[in-house]
Amino acid sequence: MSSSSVLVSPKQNHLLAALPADDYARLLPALEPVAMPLGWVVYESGGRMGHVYFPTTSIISLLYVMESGASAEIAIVGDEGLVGISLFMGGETTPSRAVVQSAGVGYRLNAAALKREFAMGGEMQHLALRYTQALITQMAQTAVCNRHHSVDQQLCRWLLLSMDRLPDNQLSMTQELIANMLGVRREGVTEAAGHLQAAGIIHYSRGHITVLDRTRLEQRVCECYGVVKSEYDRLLSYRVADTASAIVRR
Amino acid sequence: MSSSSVLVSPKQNHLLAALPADDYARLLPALEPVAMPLGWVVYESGGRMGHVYFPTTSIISLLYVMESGASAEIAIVGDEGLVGISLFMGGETTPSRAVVQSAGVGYRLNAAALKREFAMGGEMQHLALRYTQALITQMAQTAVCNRHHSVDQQLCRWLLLSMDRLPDNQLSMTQELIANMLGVRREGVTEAAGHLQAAGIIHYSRGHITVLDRTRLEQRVCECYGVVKSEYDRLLSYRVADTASAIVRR
DNA sequence: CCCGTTCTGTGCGTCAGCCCACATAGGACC
DNA sequence: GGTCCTATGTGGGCTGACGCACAGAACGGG
Repeated sequence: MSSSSVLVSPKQNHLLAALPADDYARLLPALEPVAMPLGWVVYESGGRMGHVYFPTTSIISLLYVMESGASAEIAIVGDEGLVGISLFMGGETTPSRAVVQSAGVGYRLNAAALKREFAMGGEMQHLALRYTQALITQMAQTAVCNRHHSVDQQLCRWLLLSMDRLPDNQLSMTQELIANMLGVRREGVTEAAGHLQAAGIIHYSRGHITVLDRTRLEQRVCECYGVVKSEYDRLLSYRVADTASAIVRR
Repeated sequence: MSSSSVLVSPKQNHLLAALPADDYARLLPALEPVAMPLGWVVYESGGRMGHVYFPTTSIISLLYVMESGASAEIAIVGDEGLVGISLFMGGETTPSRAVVQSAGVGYRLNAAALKREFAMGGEMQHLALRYTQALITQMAQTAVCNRHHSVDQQLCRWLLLSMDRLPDNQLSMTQELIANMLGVRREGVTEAAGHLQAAGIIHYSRGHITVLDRTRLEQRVCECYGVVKSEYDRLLSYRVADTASAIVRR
C-alpha cells in the first residue's frame, strides 16, 4: 500500500518541474529523496528546520495544535508545493506543525542551498513566492470556511483538496484523523461521511476512502474550494519553464 | 475626530522606519501621503492594485466577502505592516478585500517602485517577507480561532489586535461593523461587549469603544492572541536598522 | 424641540455541533 | 474460530450561536 519504494523524479513536484533547466541542474545534486511515512512530523511548532520538502507522491497537512490538545488544519500541501516556507520568508520557524497525511515520497533541499538559490532572485524565488501567495489564499479561505460552513461542506472541501493532490481517487485515513484535521468531533465526520456514502458519492471502510463521483462532490462543496482552486491555477500555471520570468495571465 | 490632517512621518510606519538610511532615502521621493477615511476600500477582491500602502495612523482589515454577502476578517494591518503583499509576492491580486477599519493616514508607494526595490534583494525584501510571514501567522490563527473559540473570546482577540495598532485606547466602530469583521451576528457582539462592559473592562456607546482595563482583557482572550503577538514581536523586532541583514533572536 | 435615523438591548424559537456513553462490526492475531 | 482491538454507528441531553422581531435610546438636522 505504501508507495515509498516507488522511484519518482523530482520533476513530479510541480515547483521543481517549473524551474528553468540550468536552475534545476544547479539544485539537482542537493536534492535528496525522502520517504514520508504516514504521521511523520516534518517539523514541529517552533522547531528549526534543516530542509524544505518538495512532496511528489505524499500529502502534508499544516496544522496548529492548541494548548487543550485540539487541533485545526491550516493548509494542505502536495506535489504542487513545498513545506517549509519560513526558511525563505526569513522567520526560520512557525507556530504550526507539519504532518504527513498521506504516505509517499518527496525530495528535500537543505536550508543553505535553498537560501542561496532564493537569494539569486531567479525563477526559484518567483515560484516560491507565488506558491506562498497561493498558500496564503488557502489559509484565508480555511478561516472563512471555519466560520461559515457546515461540517458536511467542509468535509467536501477537504476531500477535494486532498484528491487534487493524489494520483488516484483513494485515500487512507480514518474518520478520527479527518476530524483532527477539520477540528471537529469524530462523530461529526461519521455523520457527514455517512451522508456522502448514502448518496453514493464516496465509499469508505475502516480507514479507506474512495471518491466514486467527483462531480457530485463538487456540487456539494462550498465556494471556498473553488476560490482556492482557481487561485492555485492562476498563480501556478507555469508557462514554458525556461522563460526567465513568469507573466500573469487572466 | 479624524486625524487625517495630522502630519506624520513615513517613519511612523515600522517597516519604513526599519529601512537602512540609503534604502529609505531612495524610496522617500516615491512615498506619497494618503488619507485613509473610514470604510474606504483600498483594494477590491480580484482587482489590480497600483500601490502598496504603509499605514501610519490607520488600521486596515483584510476580509473575504462571500457570495451570500456574509463576510469574515482574515487579518488586520496597522502601522506595523503594509497592505498589498500580492504585488511583491507576484500574484498582483488576491481574492480578498481591504477596507479601512479605523480612519487615519498612511503612505503609498507605486507598484513599479516597490518591485524595483524588492528585486534589489536588500533590506526591503527581507522586511517585506518577514512581515508577510507574520501576516500568515495571523491568518492561520484566525482560522483556528474561528473553529474553536467563542464570540466572547474572539471579540477580546479582535480588540487587542486593534488596540495594538492604535495610538490610544479608543476605537470608533459600531457593533454592526465588528460583527461583519468577526463574521458573527450583530446581537452576538452586543452580548459579548455587554459582558466586557459589565465587568468594567471596556466602555462603549454608539460606535465608540474605550478599553478601560487592558490587563483583564488579556486575561479573557484565547491563546490565539498571544501566538500572533509573539510571532509579530519575534519576526519584526528590528535591530539597528542600518545593519545589512536581520538576525533572528530567540 | 421634534422627528427620523442609527445604534443598542432583549426575548423568543430553532438548530448544528458538542459531550458522553455505548452498540456494532470488520480485521488482525493467535 | 475465538478474542481483542480499532473503526464506525447511534442516541440523548446540552449549549452557543443563529434568525427574526421589536423595543428603547442616543444623536442630529431642520
